[in-house]
Amino acid sequence: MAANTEPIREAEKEPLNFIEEIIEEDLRSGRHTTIRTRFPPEPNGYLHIGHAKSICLNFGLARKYGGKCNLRYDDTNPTSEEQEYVDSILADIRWLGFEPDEILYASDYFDQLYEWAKVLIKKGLAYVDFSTPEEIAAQKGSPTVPGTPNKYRDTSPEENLALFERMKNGEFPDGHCVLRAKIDLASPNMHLRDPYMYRIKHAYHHRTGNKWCIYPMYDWAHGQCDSIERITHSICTLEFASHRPLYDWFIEQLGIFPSKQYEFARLNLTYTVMSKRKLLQLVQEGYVKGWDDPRMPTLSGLRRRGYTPESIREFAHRVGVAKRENIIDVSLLEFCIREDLNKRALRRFAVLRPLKLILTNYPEDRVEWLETENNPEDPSAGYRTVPFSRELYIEQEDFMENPPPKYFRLYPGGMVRLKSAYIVVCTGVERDAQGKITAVLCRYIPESRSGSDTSGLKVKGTIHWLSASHARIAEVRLYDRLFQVEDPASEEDFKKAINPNSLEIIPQALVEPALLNTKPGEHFQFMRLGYFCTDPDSTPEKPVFNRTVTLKDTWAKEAKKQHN
RNA sequence: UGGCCCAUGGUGUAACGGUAGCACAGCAGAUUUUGGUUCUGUUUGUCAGGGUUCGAAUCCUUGUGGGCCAACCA
Repeated sequence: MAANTEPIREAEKEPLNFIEEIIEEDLRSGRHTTIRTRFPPEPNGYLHIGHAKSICLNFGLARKYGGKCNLRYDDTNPTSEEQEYVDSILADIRWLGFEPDEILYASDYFDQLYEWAKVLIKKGLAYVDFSTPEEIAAQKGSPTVPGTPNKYRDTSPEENLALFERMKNGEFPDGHCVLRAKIDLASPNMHLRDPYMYRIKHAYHHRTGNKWCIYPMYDWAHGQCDSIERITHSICTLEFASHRPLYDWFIEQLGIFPSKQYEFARLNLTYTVMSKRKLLQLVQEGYVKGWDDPRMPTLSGLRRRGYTPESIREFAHRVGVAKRENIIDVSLLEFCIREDLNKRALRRFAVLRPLKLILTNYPEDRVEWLETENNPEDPSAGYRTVPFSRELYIEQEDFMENPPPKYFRLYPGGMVRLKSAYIVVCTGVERDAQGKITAVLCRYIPESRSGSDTSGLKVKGTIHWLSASHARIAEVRLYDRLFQVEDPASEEDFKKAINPNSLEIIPQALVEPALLNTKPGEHFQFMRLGYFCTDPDSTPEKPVFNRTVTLKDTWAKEAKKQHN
């Protein structure tokens, strides 16, 4: 019976976002039998997490509905676009986990666009205007006062055709004239007040070289490019909503495939700037070390920081798609990377700020290799051994001479478990002439060894450690948010909101031997400290690790509460 | 003061005229050889007024608040 074929978990289906609803309706009604989307970056900067939202949306939709998604570089402005960006964009898309069905360029369609411009001219719907930009702006009026036509608006199609050809042939200098669509100078939508179609730029284009000296404007190019590729759902951000009537107008006048534009709200993140202009400023003015600085929200920065493609896709999914302006709490991004790395990252011992710990009752020359799990969340990750000896290093913050309430690490008279090793009791400290503590003295409980503990002792705390003679030096880079305010973009000067302590370099952190020969991009959890990944600067002689994100730290919260 | 878009806990996002749900964040507890993980519980919300309706977050209307639009940028 039909009833038996009903999906059992129908009720648990994920809700659709508004674009998916439109698509499903289009598919249901037969308006489309398959969908096609595109991701259209301008190659004038590096991709950032905001683009990732768009990439995941466009490619994800194609994947979900069995359609196709192209990468189309929007390269209509040769003066701001570069090959470096073209390359990084593709690399980032692939790293994120998507492969374009086709890799295309708006410049692939320059010839077609030129022919179509002539079609509009012949229909009396476009004209060459020799006014200055200032004159044109003035003639456009304002949102409340209609524009006024100038004499060029009445030039005949024949004359316009000839003029336009001369434009194309390079007979005029840059900015001498412009091709405009003839639409409606009184429209309440400013984009319809005879928008520019072509401008003159005697500039070398990264793909077409010196073939053209006229280049199409965004509005004149985008919709037709979509149409040529038979894009069914052209998804863009909110600020383009008022361009949509123009998008539709060009397509209708040309009588070509009716791609439709839909707008969604771009991603904003707390404590982050997302505009390419601002990011470029951070790079050019040296506030960060480059586009891939781990503090940058660029995909290359996040990658170097240790974010995984999976975590970013999950994040893009969780933030949702809607038309409401939003600002997402970075803690959601951090949640996503912790969630991913918790399952996959191998655990390792590292001590960032070492404090010597001496086991006064442990033999001087003895070394034990103790077994410890690589990842308690993943039994298949197996075990490794770590060396244990009389002199160890622990984290400075794991010892306090006068501990506050609820501190259950080490303190004089206190007892703690050394992870995967023994329980130790603190018997005192060693000091230098200035009275500064140089070492913590402990007795270890021989029968408390992990795996064969017969001591019957219970301890509240477990801390990580390193055998002093086996520990190796590594550089560790601790990153913090780049901005001190939630919404730096709304500041008068966003650069004044930069966090002066966004990077702390620890040149001589200590790590266990297993951390010596790792590959750039490998992820680890430094036990009790956070997730780290090997930086490209790393060498076997001097390993370098970036902190991706700390572990959740409820003790830090508690300590802060006590402090206040 | 022209046009367009938007308004649900702290932040996002569902509910398609019929019990306002989920996630993150927060808080409390349990478990834990990572103060991690996991698990449990929990605080907090429909911008305002009017209307339609047996019933409105949802429809209509008027406000209010926010965003976008007058680059030879995209």
